[in-house]
Amino acid sequence: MPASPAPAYLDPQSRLIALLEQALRQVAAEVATNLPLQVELERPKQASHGDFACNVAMQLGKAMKRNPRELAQAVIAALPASDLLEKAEIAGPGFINLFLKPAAWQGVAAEVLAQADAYGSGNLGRGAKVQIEFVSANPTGPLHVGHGRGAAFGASLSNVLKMAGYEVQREYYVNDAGRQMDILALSTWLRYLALCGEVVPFPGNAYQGDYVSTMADGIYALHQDRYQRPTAAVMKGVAAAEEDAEAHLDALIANAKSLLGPDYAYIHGYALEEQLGDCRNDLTEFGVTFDTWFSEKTLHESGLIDRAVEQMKKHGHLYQQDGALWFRSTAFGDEKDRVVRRENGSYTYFAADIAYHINKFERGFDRVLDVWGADHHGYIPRVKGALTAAGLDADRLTVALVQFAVLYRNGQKASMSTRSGQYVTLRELRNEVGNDAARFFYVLRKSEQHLDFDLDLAKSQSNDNPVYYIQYAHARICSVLNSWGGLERDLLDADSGLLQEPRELALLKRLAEFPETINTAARELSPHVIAYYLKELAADLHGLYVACQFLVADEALKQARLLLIAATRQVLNSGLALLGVSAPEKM
RNA sequence: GCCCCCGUAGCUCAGUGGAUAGAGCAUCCCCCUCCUAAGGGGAGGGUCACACGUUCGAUUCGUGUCGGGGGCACCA
Repeated sequence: MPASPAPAYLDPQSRLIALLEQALRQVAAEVATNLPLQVELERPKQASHGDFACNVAMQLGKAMKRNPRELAQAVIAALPASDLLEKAEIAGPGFINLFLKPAAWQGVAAEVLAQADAYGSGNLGRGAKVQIEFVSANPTGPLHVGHGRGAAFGASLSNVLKMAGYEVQREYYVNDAGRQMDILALSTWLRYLALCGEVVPFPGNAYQGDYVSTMADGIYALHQDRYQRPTAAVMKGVAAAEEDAEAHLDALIANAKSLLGPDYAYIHGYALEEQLGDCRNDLTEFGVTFDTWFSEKTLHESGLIDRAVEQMKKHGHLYQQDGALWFRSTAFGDEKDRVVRRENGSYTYFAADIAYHINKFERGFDRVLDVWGADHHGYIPRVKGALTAAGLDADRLTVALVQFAVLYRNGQKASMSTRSGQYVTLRELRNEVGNDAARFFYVLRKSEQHLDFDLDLAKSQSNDNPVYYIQYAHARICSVLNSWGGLERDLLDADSGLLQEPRELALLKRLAEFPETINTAARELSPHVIAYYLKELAADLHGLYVACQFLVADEALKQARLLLIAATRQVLNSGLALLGVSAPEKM
């Protein structure tokens, strides 16, 4: 059957803007001006200033050299009749304060239920394809709590962008080709050799974590001493670690490669698979998933790096010096030039990253978003410079920086020493505070703000804990709806005109704010906006809960109130889902 | 030295070119005969680090100073 076209629902704010623009055109015609007539509304902090305030008269007053209050009066006089508006008044230096009739808000509850999960979706993105790359930790060991913040931020932001009308692709860049991976392979092999009975010293700057020994155990169990080589050969020509620890490590890696031959790839691959698999499981348990895992190795193997370098060379931005190939990044605002190909002929990480970003652009994304730890901020000018040097529009790349998270326990900073592998892992954090609290606390702060992560608070099952506060609101609604026992869809016909109490109206207004909240979060790349919105929504619900009974004898009023809280449950559910936090029905 | 982030209530943090700057915690007072008190109501608490500038209007923008954190590799 043909779907009858639903009456186009327009939120009160959009309708109001249309009214004001209409009035403004009329006023502008009277004074023969062609000033830009964009109307923006703000929500006043004070209820006595109305539901919305408009400062257009003050802006125009300045440009037209007319008294803002007079202009405001003219705009108000020109406002078309509407069932929306209770009154409009001039205030202060020329604000137009707008007071809406309850009817303007009452419709929102049914709208929420009708749209269900789609409520809040917007068209800010206009279907633009955006790629978001995040986490991208080296697969050389377990993820730590710093990665966790990037993971929670990136995942929540992806959800927000999708809801705001972007086509989102999530990607993890796997650094499977660099020296760090060689060090991991070497570390694993050395532990393995010990299992084979070789007495070989384990360098202090190799990977110390227990997981390395675990991998060695695994390889030994599968292949016994197949990869054993004599200690003397392993140590042959290797200078003492005391002289140059890094050179010591590199010499060991070189020996491992030559002694193992094709078997080196097996050790390397085993370690990579184990660590990447562990990382993937960890993230999946955390509710963080990716569409693509992009291998750095493939950049080398497919010749993409050679091509990228050629591309930059063609544009004349590379030069040879001291046996290395340099990118003149200072021409693009970087503080010094950067090496692209080392004296020994190998490419730097930077070269791979240039190729990677060129590749991202060539894959047809309208916008490319990188989520990096704040310690990488100095890296931005050179990557953008490289893209420009390759003839691409670097403005399509946005880098979102995420600051560090510091754990606190009993009011004390929890130790997070990176040395000797003693850092707190994401998995430990999740086990301690739970996924919900971890996801929520990670995005509770602006990403560019340092995060003090209070473990005791995150764990506490009390009203101090914002996660429980919000989830409790959801559970309370579920409890009421269960007691009622009816079907939610029957509430769509409820008479929302009966919702007149101040707290009911406050909640309705809050529900109406959800779409613009999503827009703001998407525009500002700030999922924390969602977290704050949910706290306020939950507060409105709790306030109403204490103030009035839902399951009242008056059937019509009961239906109306149940409609309101059912809509609230929907928005709580949608909002929590954006943040990757569960919405329990019972607590 | 140069660059980036931050400085808002006792604490942790939101916020904004506008009208009396907010929330939670902590402190004090109050509210369950009732759908979950993991809740609600109220009180106190501020030179929005400081100075100067732009503006009709600055906590917000700009410059400088002072504090806190981070980054400045032929590492990734």
